[in-house]
Amino acid sequence: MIRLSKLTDYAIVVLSEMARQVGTVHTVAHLADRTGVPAPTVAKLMKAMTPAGLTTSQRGAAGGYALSRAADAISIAEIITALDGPIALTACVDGADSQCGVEQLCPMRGGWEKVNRAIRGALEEVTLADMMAPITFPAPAAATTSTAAQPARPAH
Amino acid sequence: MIRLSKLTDYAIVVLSEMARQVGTVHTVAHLADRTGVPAPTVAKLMKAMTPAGLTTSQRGAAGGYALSRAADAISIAEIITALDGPIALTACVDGADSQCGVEQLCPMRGGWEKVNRAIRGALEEVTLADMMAPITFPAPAAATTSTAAQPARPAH
DNA sequence: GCAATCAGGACTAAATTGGTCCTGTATTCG
DNA sequence: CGAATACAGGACCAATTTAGTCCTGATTGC
Repeated sequence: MIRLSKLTDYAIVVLSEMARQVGTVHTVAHLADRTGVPAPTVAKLMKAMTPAGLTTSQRGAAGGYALSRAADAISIAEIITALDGPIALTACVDGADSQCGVEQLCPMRGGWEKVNRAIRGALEEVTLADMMAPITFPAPAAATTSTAAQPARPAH
Repeated sequence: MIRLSKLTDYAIVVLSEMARQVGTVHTVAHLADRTGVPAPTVAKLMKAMTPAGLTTSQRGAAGGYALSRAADAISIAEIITALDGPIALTACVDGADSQCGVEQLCPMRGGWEKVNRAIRGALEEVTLADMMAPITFPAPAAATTSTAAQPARPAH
């Protein structure tokens, strides 16, 4: 199935939340509360996104995470790559997986290469800003990419 | 992770094998032998692809499966749709999944729509013929999209 | 020095996918 | 007409992957 992993989906939700308040340091607990994503999961996401350059971190009592760039300067492709690795439909991709010993000879390579490039191109054109809510709703936003990704929140 | 399922990968391999001999009826056992994909798995794939119009079937002693169209008239998008459902990175897609009750209001919808359209477009432009081996090798072809998809064959 | 928060990594539960098996139905051939 | 062949449908389980959690260590600010 061609699907984003739930974690990647969560990451976009979390980053969108961070983008609402640029220049602010957000703690894991705060982001978890605002997005409904479990705190250990948010922590896991931030540990992956920070080394990838999407966010910056500050340890210590006043610590937390901040976006490293404005939302319109962060592409969805970067987010997906940070969490899922190189964007491709198959394992055959430059530098992504050298398991396939015959990749240079693989007859299907040409077709997949075209597909992978198009998918990467599309994802690079969409930024985090494009994914953010243009419609104002009372926080926390209920809407997300999919109900499957939206963790159950306690009823109010 | 953005990956084709192994079953979809197998399907492309099996269809490519069928495309080498157009106008011929192939049995599940034959296709399994030629591709190295286990027979029950090939059967499962054919049960999904036949209703989708990719192949036709004939029961009975002289039965089997045949491609319903030439390889260059079958897009990868159709194959993926037949096995994995509508092509989209998220569950929010027209008619694909009505679990999300707020999909009409989902603020991220616009961005994903663009991405999903681009991915579908790219996959529709690549046909089964593009994926077939242009390089002649002794059958059965060793090359496939990924070593992960290639089931282990008994050593010769 | 302590509390707060990130960093790293290991581990387990849950979910999904891969793969198999069984019975039923249709078709062909002897 | 019956047996053999092969597809059709669906249920089920094993294997794999992903989601989610937990623990310890390091850093920072008050």
